[in-house]
Amino acid sequence: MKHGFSEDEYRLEFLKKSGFYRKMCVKCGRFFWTLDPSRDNCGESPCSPYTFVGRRVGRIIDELRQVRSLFLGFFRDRGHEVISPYPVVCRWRSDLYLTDASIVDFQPYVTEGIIPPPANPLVISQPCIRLVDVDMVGKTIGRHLTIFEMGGHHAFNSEGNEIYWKEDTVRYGFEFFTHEMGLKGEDLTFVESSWSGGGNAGPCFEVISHGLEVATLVFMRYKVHHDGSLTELPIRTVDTGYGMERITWLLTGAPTGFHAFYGELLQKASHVSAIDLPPELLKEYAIAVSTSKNKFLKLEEKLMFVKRLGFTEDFVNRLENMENLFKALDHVKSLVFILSEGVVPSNTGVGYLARLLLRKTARILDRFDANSLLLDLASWELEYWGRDFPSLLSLKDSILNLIEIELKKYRRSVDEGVKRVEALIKGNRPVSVEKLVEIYDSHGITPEQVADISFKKGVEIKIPEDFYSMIASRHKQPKGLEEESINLGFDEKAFPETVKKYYEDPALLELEAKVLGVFKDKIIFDKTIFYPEGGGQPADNGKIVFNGKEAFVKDVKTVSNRIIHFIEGPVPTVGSIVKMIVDADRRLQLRRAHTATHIINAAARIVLGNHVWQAGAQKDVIESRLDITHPLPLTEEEIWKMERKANEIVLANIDVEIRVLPRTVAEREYGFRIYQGGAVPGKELRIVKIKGFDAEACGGLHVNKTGDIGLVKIVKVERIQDGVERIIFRTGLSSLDYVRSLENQLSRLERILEVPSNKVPEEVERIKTELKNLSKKIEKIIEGQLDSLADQLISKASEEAGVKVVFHSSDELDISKLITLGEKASKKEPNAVILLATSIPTTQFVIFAGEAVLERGIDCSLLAQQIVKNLGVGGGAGGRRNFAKGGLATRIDAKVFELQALKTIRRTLQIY
RNA sequence: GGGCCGGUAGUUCAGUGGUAGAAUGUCCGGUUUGCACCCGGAAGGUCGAGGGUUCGAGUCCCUCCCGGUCCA
Repeated sequence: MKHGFSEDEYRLEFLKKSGFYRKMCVKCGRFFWTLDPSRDNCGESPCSPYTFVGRRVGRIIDELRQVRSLFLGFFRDRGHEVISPYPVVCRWRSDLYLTDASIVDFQPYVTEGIIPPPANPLVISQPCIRLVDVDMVGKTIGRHLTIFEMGGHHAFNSEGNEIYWKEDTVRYGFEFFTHEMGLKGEDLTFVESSWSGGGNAGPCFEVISHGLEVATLVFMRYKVHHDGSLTELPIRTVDTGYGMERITWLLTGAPTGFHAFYGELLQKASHVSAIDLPPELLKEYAIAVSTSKNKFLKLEEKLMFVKRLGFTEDFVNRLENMENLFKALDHVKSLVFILSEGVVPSNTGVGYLARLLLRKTARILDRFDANSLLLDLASWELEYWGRDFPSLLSLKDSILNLIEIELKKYRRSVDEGVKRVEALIKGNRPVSVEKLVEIYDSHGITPEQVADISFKKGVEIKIPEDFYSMIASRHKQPKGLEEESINLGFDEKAFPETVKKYYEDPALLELEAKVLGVFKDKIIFDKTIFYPEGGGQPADNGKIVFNGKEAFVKDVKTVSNRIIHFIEGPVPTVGSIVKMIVDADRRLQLRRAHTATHIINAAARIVLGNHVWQAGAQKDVIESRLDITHPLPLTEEEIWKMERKANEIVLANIDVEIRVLPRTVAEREYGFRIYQGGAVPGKELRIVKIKGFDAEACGGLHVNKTGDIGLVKIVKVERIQDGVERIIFRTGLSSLDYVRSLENQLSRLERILEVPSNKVPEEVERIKTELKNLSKKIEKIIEGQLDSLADQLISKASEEAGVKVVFHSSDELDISKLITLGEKASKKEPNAVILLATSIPTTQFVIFAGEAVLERGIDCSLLAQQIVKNLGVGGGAGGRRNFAKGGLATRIDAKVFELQALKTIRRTLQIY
């Protein structure tokens, strides 16, 4: 959604004083600011071509890391604190899977004023992943990437705490590009624009140089409502994004972005496909791409382009190969970053994004016939980027292992698809568009792959131009409304933040507190020992006592650091003192469950490997669960090992240490593993540590020593997604209850089976086999009896018009037995019509006709229908010529049925 | 989280509302002893689960479970 802002928003003192002119682009019509009075366009591609390719503009730079460090240094020198990058998987947000901008690190808690920023102002170089332009990657030779670093300097302004706003932001930007990056002021334009995203909006400037947009300076100051209207935010955020990769490309003057920021990695990867294209071709190509309307050249346009420059058609392929290699490099980089944060490829959620990237790359490499190189590529990228992001290196083996497993799944999926396609094109039939859609949407085989497979079989396939937009339209759906926030019915911020006494001593179960506010059943106190729902730990229950009265505390929630108590019963008056009493058993079980969650997580890491991360957790009094990432279903042995390891940690009776540490200290000491429950923003982190096994940033309540947990019993394991295993467990007395109930069941089995418990499985097996054998035996016997019954029936059959008529009615034989009987009889006596009936549960019958009778033209199906019709009590019948089945709507007397049915048969036989 | 495809013999799959099938593997017998041997026979099924419609459901409808896949 674009909002138009008034031009006053962009009229800055700094721009005017520095001699900038405000002009309108003759090509795109946007307004921009420039120092060059003769400039008539905004300077951005495609209005203006890239003018940096093949020559250096500005400071001598060779690598991405130099740009990053100069950027951070420039803003550190101007009072900004340097913040370490956040994870690329933004688990702290439910509306987003991946960190796609530096500001995402601070939304919503900081930008909405719920917690203070880690520093103000601050600067960060944040790896960001965006999949919206995934199909543009490569074709735009470096302008679009799925993963890039966004340099952001941010300031959070509020009433009485003004840091800086538009003037300083634009000045910083200008000074950074001119002084630090050495660009000429005339080569910079500031284009007026607007930005909106994540429910916020504001005016912005795009900073353009030599055809390339290198930064966006956003002034986030509005909240966007559902109806599209805007209101002012209490916190105005300077949200800037400097494209580290683009700046590197600009300053190196490399022929493509990938030449600039993938450096030696590109050389290595060129083993996959030669990319040694003539420099003059590449330079012209960059200009052609930058001025094309679509931001890239289509196949026909490429052909025209190489012809125009006097190259052979073969160069079109070489350009396409180069672009595909770029794509592979970019996608694998995204993939290893995502996998390094505990994401396991999956069919849903963020895991699917990893699968998507891997499969897109695998398909490219398939076409290069170099699929085995995906692992090499991943390994090289880990080494290359690991120099700047060491956590990649430490997880290298784990990441490669995940990729290997996922490649196998991809292979299997393709093999299945090949079979399906081959079945489809049997007999040289063309494949319909609907089938192409189905085979991609339901089986993951792209139309390109279908075309390749059928080409080998000599069948040509036409792929519609708009294929992928057809897929998109199949998936179009209205977006769900955002999650509702708790509507308290009063302004909680009018009260001071509640003092959290439960952190001081989780064993403190009684406390006196002062009532600050009462709103129907909701109460705010000055301090509390009631733990509010959070971090997968449910709220405490308990009661408050006052004036000889008692009220039940049924729920506790935290809103902007104020803790709201939901009460059932009489309410105290404002200003009075009440006595809080927490339900002790519940509290203790929740503490046990919470610490046990950390322990099982650690045990899983030890047993399964370092790729294991918590994917979710919910504690409860009886049963709790922990979801972990793991690519394959857990085996029984792995479960036993984890359970055993967890209990070893419990029995070691280790102190559970809780310390509040500055974020950077915590991260340095324990790494990003502390964010198991999602990243926690804020300057300081509460670290829960079980020495030697686990340390996590966690706001929950824990036992003092691991031994306090008692038995950790894994009760059930289930796969909730491909790539996520759910471990359901019990602790403390709940474990005992569980074991007790198992024993009860077992002893009941002992009594029923009359064998000792250790013989129960064998006994059950024996009974099952015996039962099966017996059933078979009975079947055999019945079979034999039916055989002789058939003989008997034939021998005493009546005759009508030269055809034997067999009738038998039995309530002992069900309909399927009658069918067997009829089949036997009609084989034994080809010149017979056989009518068999039962009246259980209603009157049902079958008719068979032997070979000889069929020759006369008898149709059992019609005959059966006639019988039903003549009886006139409702029902139906049908079947084939030699066999039919029928039934009546009710049960009628067997004798009546016999008379009526045989009458119909005789009449029919007389006609034929 | 949503859409789509699927779940039938150990395995791979076929199966217009009307008697559950093929291929392969297994077992037995014969034949043969040089590479997917061959011939004959047998065993092997809660048709994912539960409801519903129907005289009758593997098949149609609903709910759920499981797998695959595409998209958020």
